Amino acid sequence: MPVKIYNTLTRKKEILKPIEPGHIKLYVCGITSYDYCHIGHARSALAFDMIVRYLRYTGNKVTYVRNFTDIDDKIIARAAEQNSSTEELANRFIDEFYVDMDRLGVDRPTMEPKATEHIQEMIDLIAELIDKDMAYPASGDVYYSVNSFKGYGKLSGRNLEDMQAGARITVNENKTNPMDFVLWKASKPGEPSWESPWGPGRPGWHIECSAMSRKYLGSTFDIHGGGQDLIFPHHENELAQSEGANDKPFVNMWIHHGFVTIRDEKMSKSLGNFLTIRDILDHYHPEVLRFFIFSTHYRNPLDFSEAAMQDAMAGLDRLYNCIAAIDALKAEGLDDAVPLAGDKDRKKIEGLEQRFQKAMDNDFNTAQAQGSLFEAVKVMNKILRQLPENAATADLDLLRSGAATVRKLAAIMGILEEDAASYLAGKKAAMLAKTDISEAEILELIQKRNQARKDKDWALSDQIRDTLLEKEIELKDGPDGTAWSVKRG
RNA sequence: GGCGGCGUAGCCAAGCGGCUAAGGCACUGGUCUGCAAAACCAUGAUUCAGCGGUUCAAAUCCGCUCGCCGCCUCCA
Repeated sequence: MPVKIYNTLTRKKEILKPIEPGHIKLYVCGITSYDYCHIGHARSALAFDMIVRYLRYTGNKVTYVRNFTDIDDKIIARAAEQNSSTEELANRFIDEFYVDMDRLGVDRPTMEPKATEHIQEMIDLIAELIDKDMAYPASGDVYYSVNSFKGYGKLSGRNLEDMQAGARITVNENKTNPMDFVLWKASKPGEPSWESPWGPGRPGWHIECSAMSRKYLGSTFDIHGGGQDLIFPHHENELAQSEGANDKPFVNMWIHHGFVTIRDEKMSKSLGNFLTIRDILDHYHPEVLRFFIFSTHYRNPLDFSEAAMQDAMAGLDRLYNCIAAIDALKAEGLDDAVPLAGDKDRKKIEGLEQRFQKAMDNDFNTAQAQGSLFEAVKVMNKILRQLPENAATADLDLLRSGAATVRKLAAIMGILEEDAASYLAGKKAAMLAKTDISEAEILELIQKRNQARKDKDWALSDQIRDTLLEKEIELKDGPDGTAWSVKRG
C-alpha cells in the first residue's frame, strides 16, 4: 500500500514515489547547538524517527541526513557570555543533544553533517549563485537576490509584494531589495571566520542546508523536513538557493510538523515557557513522552501539561499490562480444548497490522495507529479474563502472536520496547523511591494485616490498609495473597 | 495588515462525501472482595463552534460570523 504524505509545497496529500525506487532520501534541519533541547526539539526528532522507522518497516531503504548548525549569531553570543570558543560551546551542546536522544531511544540518522565542516561547499554554492547573477557581494557580505528567482514564495504561499507590505525588516543599506537575505556574512573583529573570495566571514544559516543536502543527497531528493516555523524564511530561502543554483527541483515533498504548546502558546526560548527534555525525563519514562507525542498527529499542535502526561502514562500502562499478562501465561495449552476466541475476536487481532498500516499510510497518523493497538488489546484482555486454568492452545497462540504484533508495531513509535514485566517492576520501584516507606515495612504490615484478616478482625485490617494508603501504598487482595502498588498521581 | 491552521462527548484525540462518529483518560454500573483498592468488562456525542449553501447524501465541500493559535524577526 502506498504511503501518502501531506506536502507543504502543494498543500495536498500525495503518494510518496521515491526518485530511486525503494530508496528514500530525507533531509531534516537539526538543531543550532547552543543550549539544552526542549520538548519541541524532542517532537521534531521523534516525529522523523517514527517516519524513518515506518518507511523502513514498509521495505524502503532510507538515507536520513540531519545537520547540526554549529556556527551562527546565537552561538557566538552565548560563547562570548560563557568565555568559551564557539567550537567548544557548539560541541558541548551536541554532546548534550546526544545524551537526550539516547535517553529517548532516537535512532541516529545516516549522516549528521556539521556546518563548520562544509564551509567550502557553501562557498562554492555561493560562487555559483553570483556567477548566475542571483547573488551579489556588498561590503564583505553576500546577498541572495530574491527578485532573481521566479518561484520565490511558493513554499510558504506568499508573494514578495505582500511580504514587503507587512515588512518588519530592519533596514540594511547593503541590500538591493529589503527581502534579500544573507548568504555570507563578513565577520567582525574577534568573531570566528573563514577565508572566502569576499573576505573573511561565515555562512548564512540558509546556505548551510542547501550545501549539505546537495553534497549528501544530490540536487533533487525526496523529502525535506522540519518544524512549521522553518517554512519561512528558512526553507523558502533554501529552496530559492538550491533551485537557483541547480536549475532542478530541490525536493519533491516537504514535511513540517506542528509545535509543542503550553497552555496553547508556542513553547519557545523567547517566551521562556519551555521545558527541557531532561526536565521531563527526570519525571517520566521516555516511552511516556513518546506515547504522548504520538497521541496527536504530527502536524497538529500538541499541548503539553502534567495531566496530558498522566493520561499518556495510564494509556501506556494499559498496553504494558496486557503484554505482561500474556508473557506470564503458562506455556502449555490443551490442543483439543474449545477456543474462547470467536471469529470476530480473531479477526480483530489478526487484522491489527493491516489497520495499523492503513493509519500510518495516511500521512503517519500515529494517533489512529495507537487506537488500533488499543482495539487489539481490548479483545486480548477480554480473552485473558475468561481464560481457564487449562487454556486451549489456539487461544494461547492467538494471544501470543497478537502480543508479538502489538510489540512489533509499537516499536515504530518506540514504545513497548522494554520487557513488560521489567517495565512494570521498574516503574513500581521508581514510584516507591518517592514514598517514605520501604518494601520491607510494607511487607511486614501486609503480613500483620493478613493475620488480622484471618482472625476476621476487620477493624485492625482496615486500619493497616488505611495507614499504608496514607503512605501512597495501595493493597490488592488476590487468590495468591496480597499484592501492593504505589498510588498513581 | 498579509499568509496559514484549528474549533468533534467532562478532558485529550481520530475521522478528509455514504456502514451504528475510532481510541485513550476521567465518571458511572458490573465482575472480584469481609468491605475496599487494583485489574478487567460495560456504558456515553441523534451529533461534530454558529448560520446559510451545494448534494440523493456533509463533521467531512463552499460562503459568512464568532472564538483560539501560528508564521511574516532567531526559533523545532
